[in-house]
Amino acid sequence: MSGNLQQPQFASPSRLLDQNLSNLHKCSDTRRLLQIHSQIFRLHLHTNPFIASKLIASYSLCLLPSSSAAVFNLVPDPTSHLFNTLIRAFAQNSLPSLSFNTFFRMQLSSVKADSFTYPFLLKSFSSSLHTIELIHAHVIKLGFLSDTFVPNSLIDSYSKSGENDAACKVFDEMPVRDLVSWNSMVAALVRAGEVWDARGVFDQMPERDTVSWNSMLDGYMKVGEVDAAFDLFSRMPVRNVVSWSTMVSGYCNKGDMEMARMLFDKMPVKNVVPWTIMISGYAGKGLAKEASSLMDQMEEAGLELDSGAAVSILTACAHSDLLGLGKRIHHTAKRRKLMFTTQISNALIDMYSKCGDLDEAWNIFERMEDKDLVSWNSMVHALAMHGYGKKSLELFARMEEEGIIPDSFTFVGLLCACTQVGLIKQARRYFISMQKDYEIVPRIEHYGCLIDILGRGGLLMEAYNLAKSMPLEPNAIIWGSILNACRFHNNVGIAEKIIDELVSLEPSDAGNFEIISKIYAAAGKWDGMAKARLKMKDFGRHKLVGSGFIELNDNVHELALEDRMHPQADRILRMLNRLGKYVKKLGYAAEVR
DNA sequence: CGTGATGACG
Repeated sequence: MSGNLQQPQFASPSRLLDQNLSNLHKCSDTRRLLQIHSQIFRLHLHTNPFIASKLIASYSLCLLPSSSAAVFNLVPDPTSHLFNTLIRAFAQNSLPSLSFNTFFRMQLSSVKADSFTYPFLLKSFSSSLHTIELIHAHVIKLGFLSDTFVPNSLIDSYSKSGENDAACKVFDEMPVRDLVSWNSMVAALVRAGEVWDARGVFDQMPERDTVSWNSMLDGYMKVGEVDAAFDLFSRMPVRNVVSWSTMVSGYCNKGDMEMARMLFDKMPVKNVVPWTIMISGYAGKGLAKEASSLMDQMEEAGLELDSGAAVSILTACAHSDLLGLGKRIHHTAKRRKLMFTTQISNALIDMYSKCGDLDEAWNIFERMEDKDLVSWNSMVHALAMHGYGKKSLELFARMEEEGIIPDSFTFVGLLCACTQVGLIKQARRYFISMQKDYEIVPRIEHYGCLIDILGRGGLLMEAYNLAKSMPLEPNAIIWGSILNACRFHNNVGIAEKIIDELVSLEPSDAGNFEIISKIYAAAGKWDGMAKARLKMKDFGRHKLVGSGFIELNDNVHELALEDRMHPQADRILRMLNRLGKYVKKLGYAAEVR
């Protein structure tokens, strides 16, 4: 009590505000931040560089970088620390040009850049190799390479833009290295898939911390060396949440859900990340019941969905047609008042589209304020895949009007749209235009689309020749689409040319043999058909029936051709018959088998 | 420096 009386009275609100601001560093509570800011303003504390820098960082965390800039502009003589904070704020919100602007302002006001400035700049330009090299040259001149702080960031930046040689060079030329330098190098090699080189560096390290071990775990998991990862995991001295999560993730990716779940259950501490990994793992395998039951348990454990979890689980739902779980994530995100970032909205568009609800995908797309290229591409593709080829092309026209530059993904969507409407000429035009007007080198997906369109249009020879002459090695999808076209157009000659290629790529795919045998049958070549049938028996007996999955109330039902195993088979077949009559009335001609 | 993270050919 007596101590408090000694304190001048005006000091206490300042300290209180400072403390409140520090508490905001961990979470992004925008309302609270605005309250604190207005108090600071009333007390004229906003020119205090320490308070201003905390405000800038907090606004950045709330995804309000323009407010960060506003705070900065009210400080009369910004320190280098304040400049750095603003540069980092722009970097965090992916505004590289503003980061660089701030850097220039810093130089104009003759405030010296320090070893914190360049790492933030590098983070901002992690995708622009040219700028990284520019910054590199700049820091060499200023002598920032004698310390570890800047070169460590350089290693990371180079590695993340795929330039591991440059990263290695920086590492080799460092006069002193700290633990982070070594860890960055191991992480760089792991990122490039060079696990054995990474292991070499790991073994040479003078000391290792949990991060070093975790990088190696991830490396072994990424190249499928699950046992080596497990061996390392069991031998490492200290395991943290990340170590356990890396293992769970590795087993999920490998498809070993039992092992993943066992480790998950054994984890001493869990945050939202391992829950996300496990839920997405189940969802990605179509295990809707397990996934949503884990969602329940996560909520019971008091952990809440964050944006990373939403994006990750939605993506898994899109992959496995889990509309129910996808909707649940959507509603939970709404209830939690999560920021609907562009990335989350995009994941929602894709999930709704892939799960069949085109209307909802369109609603989200139209309501988005800041659509990016991914949003447009997803919607162009969604319309095409749902049969609205013309609408898809119209959307592309709107995209061009708004000045969005299309990329490689856009043209895959457009070519799919052409397939839906049968626009062979238009597809050829797009294929040429993407190379000439946008300097996009066609990928296997583009060739796949074009070859598919040609084949469906009956131009089998052209499709075959394109597959043979294209600069990329044709894959099973390409040969399969030509084979399918051969079936529709009863062309045995070309089918025979590609059978061996296809079988060598997908030797156990019974679907291929089925198509082949149908082609022979249609042409009356019974010996060829017999041979194909024989191969079918040898290989994929289990895949012989075409089956489909459907998710209803968290249960996944499997239905197969001529299959009456389902408990409600009779009701389902009655409904199918009614639907069949209904679509015929609407003018749909079923494919004749 | 290490774990989950939006869009592509049948």
